[in-house]
Amino acid sequence: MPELPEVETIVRQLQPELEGRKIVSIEIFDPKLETRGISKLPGRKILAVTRIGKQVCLELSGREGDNKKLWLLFHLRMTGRLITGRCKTGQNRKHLRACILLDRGSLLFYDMRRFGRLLVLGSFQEAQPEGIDPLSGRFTGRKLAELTSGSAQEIKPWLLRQDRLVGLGNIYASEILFASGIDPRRQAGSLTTEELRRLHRQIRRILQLAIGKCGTTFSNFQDSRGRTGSFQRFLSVYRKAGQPCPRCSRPVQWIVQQRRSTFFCPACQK
DNA sequence: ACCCTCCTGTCA
DNA sequence: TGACAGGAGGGT
Repeated sequence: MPELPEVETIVRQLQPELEGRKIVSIEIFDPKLETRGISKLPGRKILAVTRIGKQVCLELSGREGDNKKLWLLFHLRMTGRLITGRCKTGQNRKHLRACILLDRGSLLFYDMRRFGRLLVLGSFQEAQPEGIDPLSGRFTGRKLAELTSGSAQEIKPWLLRQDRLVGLGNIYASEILFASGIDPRRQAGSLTTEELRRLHRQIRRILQLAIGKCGTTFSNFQDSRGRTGSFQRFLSVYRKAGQPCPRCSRPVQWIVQQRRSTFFCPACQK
């Protein structure tokens, strides 16, 4: 499910449940998952749960005989979910890829499409992405201008790449461009100072708004422990092809850019 | 800067 | 049956 607001939501929910807990053992059910380093996890305490870009990061204490801290990262990709509960058996293991048994309860990693990853790192530095987090102080209007400068790439696909800004995905890229009044097909480097100012402001505004609503949830099923966002009720254009634009009432248009859907209003977005 | 692919599921 | 799905890494 996750773009930045969804991952932030997951992290906030996991914090009170995981911080202070101790890892007892870890079981991997998907042979495709990276298992390097997982033998070093048992016996460590979860010191903090944080978001790094679109990844969920568990900061782990040292353990007996090994004083060095570790960082356990989950990248949820398209369908990954992290849920606390009890480790399942038999039929209930459908889509369950890993189970981390804690001193109280378990952390379950589900992932229907199996694109998700988990990673054990030995330094905080390694966990840092190259892109800037758009909610951090490092992300200024000037920085956005710097990053887009000279780029011939269309602005919507540009927003999706993670090597400059981390955290935006397909939903929020469309929503942000609508809120900014910018046509998704515009070349990133062609945006005026005024347009960049609007884009910068709307990136932060839409992400904050979505976090306030606990993100967007499209799945029809939700479990009691899992997250249920409500931002889908506030979407202006995403997956609203043919429906009236909330500003001008003309139909929302659906196009494909680099094999990914984009939704926008040709009248409001120039 | 683009295309494909990695997976599994749902919907028209 | 084919298109599409909240992502991104690898190859060209």
